Amino acid sequence: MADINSSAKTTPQTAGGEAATAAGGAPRDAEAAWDIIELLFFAYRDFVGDPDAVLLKYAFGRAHHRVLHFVNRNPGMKVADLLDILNITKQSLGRVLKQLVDQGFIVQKEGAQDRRQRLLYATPKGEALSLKLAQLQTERINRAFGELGPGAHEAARRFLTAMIDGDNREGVLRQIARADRAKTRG
Amino acid sequence: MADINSSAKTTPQTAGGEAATAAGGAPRDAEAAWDIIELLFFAYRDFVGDPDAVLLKYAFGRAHHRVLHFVNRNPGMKVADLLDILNITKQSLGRVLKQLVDQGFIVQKEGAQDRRQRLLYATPKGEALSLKLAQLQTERINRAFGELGPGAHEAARRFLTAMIDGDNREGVLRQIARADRAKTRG
DNA sequence: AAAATATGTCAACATGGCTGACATAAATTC
DNA sequence: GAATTTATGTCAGCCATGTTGACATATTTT
Repeated sequence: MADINSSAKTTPQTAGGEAATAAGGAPRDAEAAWDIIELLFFAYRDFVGDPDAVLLKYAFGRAHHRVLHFVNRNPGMKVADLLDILNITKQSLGRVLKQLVDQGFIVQKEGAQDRRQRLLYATPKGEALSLKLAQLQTERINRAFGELGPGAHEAARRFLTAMIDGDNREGVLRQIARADRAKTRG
Repeated sequence: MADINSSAKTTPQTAGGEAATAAGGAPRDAEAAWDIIELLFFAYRDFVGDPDAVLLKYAFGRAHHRVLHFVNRNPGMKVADLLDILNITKQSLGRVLKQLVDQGFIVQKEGAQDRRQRLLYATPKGEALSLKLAQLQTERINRAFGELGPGAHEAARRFLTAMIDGDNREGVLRQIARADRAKTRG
């Protein structure tokens, strides 16, 4: 962002500071939380931008990244579960998934109990790429937590969790916890 | 997300788990910050999903939302500034901007000093829509801050700020502060 | 045997990114 | 004052990734 301030000279009138959140607590209800809305926009923009350069070398996009990420984190997950997480149609998923399979980043295995299922697994190659991308993003996260004090990780986790749809939240947390176990051990 | 747990064989325990961040500080460097990466994904997905239903009624998409949002927040901003914020090309911007102008949500006025500029302003109609969308998102944000204790707003602001590219951060903060002044009075 | 489920596929279309080339008017520079 | 640079717009086409709808196949469930 070169310079969003170049037009700054004329516009502002009186100084005003501390408009929305006066002292300690929540903003006045009528007042929109502009700061968080915009910070979230910029933070997320930079956050998802990190892996782009790497993905470019593989001729992959963000769609591939998302698929690879969740498959790697949830070895043996069903296609339907992935669709639910990504909130896209099977046709959209099909395209990128096919490329990831064709190029050896993901394999599909027939389900043991239910042989209709095509369970998804990252190959070593896929796991390596997924990890590489995650660590790029982790660098940014750790840099942030390093700038902030201790407790920042927990605070961020609580904030982000509270931002998730209530009816999703438990499922998401379970999914994260489960994936942690799956990947931490082996 | 219907059910990402259908394939969850065992019972989950507590979320979060001490896996990555032992005690006070930053995670072990080798460990990717999976939890934050995924929470950010889900939180942002739900966050930007809120306005979609409203936008549908106007036959607008997220691109329109972003443009309208920043124009409303920065009355009189230059086209070039908007391009910098959105990180897109003028051709991409042109398409959605034209629709917003044609349908009376944004007006362009010739710059006073520099008559090449087409300064952007939200019309009352545009301001109303922008506010409506922002308040949808604000509901989610305030609900989150309500669930968390006091200080959550400040903690979130600090976390999100720290997640922004270092060379962007000051500009972003200035932009937010300036917009607050411009819109609070106005 | 019939119905439901998990997955895949074909075809068409929409949105919103992109590049490249070029046009216009106004400001700036020589 | 002519030449150049800047701010913006526009045409044309391409690409990635989302959508809907219809249909196919194998397998499980009823």
